[in-house]
Amino acid sequence: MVGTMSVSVRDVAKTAGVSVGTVSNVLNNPDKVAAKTVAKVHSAIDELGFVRNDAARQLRAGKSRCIGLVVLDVRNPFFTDLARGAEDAAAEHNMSVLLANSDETSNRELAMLSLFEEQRVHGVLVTPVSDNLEPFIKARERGTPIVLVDRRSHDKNFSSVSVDDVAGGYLAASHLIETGKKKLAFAGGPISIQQVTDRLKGASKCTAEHPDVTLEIIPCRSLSILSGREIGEEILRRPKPNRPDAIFAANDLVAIGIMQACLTTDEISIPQDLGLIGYDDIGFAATAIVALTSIRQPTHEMGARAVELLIQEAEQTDGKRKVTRIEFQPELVIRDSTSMVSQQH
Amino acid sequence: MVGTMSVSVRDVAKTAGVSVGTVSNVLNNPDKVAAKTVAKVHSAIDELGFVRNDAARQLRAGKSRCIGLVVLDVRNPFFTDLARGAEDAAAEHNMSVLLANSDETSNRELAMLSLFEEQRVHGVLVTPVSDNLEPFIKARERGTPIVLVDRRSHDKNFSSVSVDDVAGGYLAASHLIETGKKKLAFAGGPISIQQVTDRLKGASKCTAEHPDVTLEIIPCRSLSILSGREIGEEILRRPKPNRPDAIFAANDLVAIGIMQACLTTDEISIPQDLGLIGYDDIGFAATAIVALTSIRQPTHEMGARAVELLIQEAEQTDGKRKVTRIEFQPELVIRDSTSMVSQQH
DNA sequence: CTGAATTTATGAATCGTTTCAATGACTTAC
DNA sequence: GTAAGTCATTGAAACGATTCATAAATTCAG
Repeated sequence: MVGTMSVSVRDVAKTAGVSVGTVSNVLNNPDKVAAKTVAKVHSAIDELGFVRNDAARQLRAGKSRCIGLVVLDVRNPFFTDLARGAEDAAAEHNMSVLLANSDETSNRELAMLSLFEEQRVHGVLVTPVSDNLEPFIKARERGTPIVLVDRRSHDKNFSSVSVDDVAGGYLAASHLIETGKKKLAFAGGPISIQQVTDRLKGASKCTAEHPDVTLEIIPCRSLSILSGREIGEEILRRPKPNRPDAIFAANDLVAIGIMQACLTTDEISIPQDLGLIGYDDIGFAATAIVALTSIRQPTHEMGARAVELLIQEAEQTDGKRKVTRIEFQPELVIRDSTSMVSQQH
Repeated sequence: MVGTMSVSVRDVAKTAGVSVGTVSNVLNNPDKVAAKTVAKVHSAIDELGFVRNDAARQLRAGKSRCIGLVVLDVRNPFFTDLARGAEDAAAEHNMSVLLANSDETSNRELAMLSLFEEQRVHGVLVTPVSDNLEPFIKARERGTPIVLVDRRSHDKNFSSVSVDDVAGGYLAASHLIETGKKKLAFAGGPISIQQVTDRLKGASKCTAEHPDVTLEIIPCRSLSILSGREIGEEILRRPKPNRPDAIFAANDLVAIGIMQACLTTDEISIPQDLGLIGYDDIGFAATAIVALTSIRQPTHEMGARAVELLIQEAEQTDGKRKVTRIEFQPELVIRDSTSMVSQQH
């Protein structure tokens, strides 16, 4: 019997000739119910087309089995990979991930946070737009666990999962120097983003150790392909002696933009005239026109670990809050955009 | 007073010295409450850090204010744009969109559908993985409105929002022919995807009208950049006379892959030796190495209209189901990859 | 000043699930 | 044959917001 009216456990119980408690047990603790009864209940469920009402379940449970994830930009493969890691880890705990997109604006970020709070999600993972963590502190005080992803907490107040971006910057610059480059440039911005600053810091540290190497800083409006193209075009306008011989871009999108600009002319070839290295190792890096050398972050694992931290934090019923800050080490992935040897096209 | 224990309307009522009904009215019908009382209640809410429990609210309401959206691939900009259109339209009705990702597998699709049903979402928008719509028919019979997006329903059973892909295919082929190309090729697959078949159908129809023009079909594993590259490499391996002089790719990702393969050599230049046109006009098309001509779909509006249809369908309380099928017309966007004139690099 | 009309406020009932103390049925041990 | 256990099932209470019939307070007309 199928219909548009709502079917409840009570209806199932009546049809199966058992009590509501038994139906609930069939759904949640099947081993506590006699096999014969389980069968009866299941057939009633099928017959009536019963679908468990999650709102009622949550109401009783006090918390939902969903985890909120607020990222800066769903279009950036880095974040969708991270989301996938979170989903996989959540699935192991029988939970789901709700993906939300702050679009780098505080307003949207706050709206999503409120939505998640009202939903009584198990917790919220967030890459905050700004340094002002006040709303998250408030939310946590109200009982919603919060974990920062891809971002260390300044105030050591939040658990977080991040990557050592200073080390990543060092790695990138050091690799460029090893390939014989001397006039390095760092392309990235806005500097309000912590990741950008850290990557630059690491690169500076490395170049400081090499007296014969210089590091120019080329600011950029946003971490997008378009910004990268603008930078590339600017470099093409320069007289040759003023051009860097290698660029470390703050992320892969910027690097790809620079690459596109350079390859529209014959003036600059990669990597001979210009070594190029990106950051994040998004899937697109390997398939770029000239396969892009990049700094890989354990994206999937970051998402997964963040979920673990969140669940752990949610279990801390006592007043004490244990703050755990996980920091991964980045990894250099060498491809054609810096390596003369493996040029195979 | 801030704490980790849950604050309910009852607590707010006690603190404000009013009844629970009044608190509820302040939240939902502020005009029915005296201004002074509203103020009292609001200050109690702030003092206690009250956050409305959405589960309880939904339980009473019977339905949530969320719309589920299941797409094939969140990484494809086409779908994130569509999602954005849906979000905007939903926001106007004071609703939210939950974005889920079927990854083109039926299993995940079904899991997400169940999740949404249990959540008693207002309705579900879906681009189905396969032709088997049985689970969706069942879900709708149980009371969850369903609208198909980017997909016409075969059985005329579902409301849907789609684009006339046959017309789009015709448009693409016709443009290539106008630029003087004679040996066309269509690159796309798998053919189980309705969009692919329709686009090819439109292109065939057009070439059939031109006796001096041929159309080759180059199948492809998936609609990804990687598949496109493989096709490009295959073409490069052919002796020149066997190469097409223009390719219509089933989507932009494939077109970009082909472009990448061609630009690693000097053998083929775009558009002189090979005209190239994609489909979807994703943001990346305009910023590709050679700006890509494409067929634009009103992505944002499709998402928005789908939400409107869904809400309309949800309001149909009577038994009659009105099926509305909206079909948009695609639009040609000419860029450098087919146009000799505007080559400006 | 009274009765009617209008504006505000009340609080018990409700939504559907889960929980848990209590009951019943049925073994097993002595 | 009885006491002590198991094992399976029961059903009322609880979760927290909303609704709505009702009551109270206020305004207004005459």
